[in-house]
Amino acid sequence: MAWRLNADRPIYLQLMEQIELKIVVGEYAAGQRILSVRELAADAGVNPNTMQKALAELETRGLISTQRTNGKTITADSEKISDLRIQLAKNEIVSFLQSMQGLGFNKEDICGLIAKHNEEEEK
Amino acid sequence: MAWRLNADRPIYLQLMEQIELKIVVGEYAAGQRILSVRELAADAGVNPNTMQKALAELETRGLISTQRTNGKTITADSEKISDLRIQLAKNEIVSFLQSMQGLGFNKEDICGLIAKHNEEEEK
DNA sequence: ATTATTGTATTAAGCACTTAATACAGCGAT
DNA sequence: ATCGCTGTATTAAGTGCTTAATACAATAAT
Repeated sequence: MAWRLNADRPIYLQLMEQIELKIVVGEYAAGQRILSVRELAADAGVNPNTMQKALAELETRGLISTQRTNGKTITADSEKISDLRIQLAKNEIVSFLQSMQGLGFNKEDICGLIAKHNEEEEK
Repeated sequence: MAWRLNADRPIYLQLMEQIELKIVVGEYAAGQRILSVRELAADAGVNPNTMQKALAELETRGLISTQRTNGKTITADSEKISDLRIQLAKNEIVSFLQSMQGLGFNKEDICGLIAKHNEEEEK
């Protein structure tokens, strides 16, 4: 998955989200060692300090652990990771439904709109 | 609709989004005069300059017009407003589907997840 | 032992956003 | 004519994010 960074929001937040995503979809597997801060920063095209900030935040959430001079690894707790995936999906659903209802669409109509969208996409 | 402002993103962007929402759901009706910049700013709890920036951006998008010394009004083009509502909904759908697929869910499963979420919400 | 790589910390600079405090020009109401 | 409200512009200050350039301590590899 390529890095997609946008100037609208703090970059370290976007890095956090996308690293989380790489973890929950298995691009970064449980227990796996990740690239160094400097390498990740170069890969994402950001300053090492910015990447460091994102990784430090993820460490406080228990998703990453650090071996002081030997790199960082993804948590080995795979249940924590699958729980996170479910939680992220729930957040997406709740947020989406709120937005659609805020736009004046009924809860019952929303799946129909998605189906219609998928059909139009087929063409 | 109350103002919901968050420190994570620029406030003027959030103001723009929420004013857009008030327009498309009719809280600010087509052709209607809105409160003064200062009043809106006080209502939202932000600096008048910040509200002014949001309103100026919306004016460049044609949603608001200004009578130099007599306030601002919502565009009278109600078709433009309904088009905007549809467009915003489409954006929500596309973004939601992308996020869910990014989390590893199949397009076919998503409506089921929403239905399941609605059921659990009933209780 | 030396070297390279690791995470981490510090300092300085630039930038955008936000707030605050003013100020000004134009128009309506009085 | 005067007063008040309108949008708009300006200046200054503070804050957080980002980058850049270093520096240091600890460990793995040689």
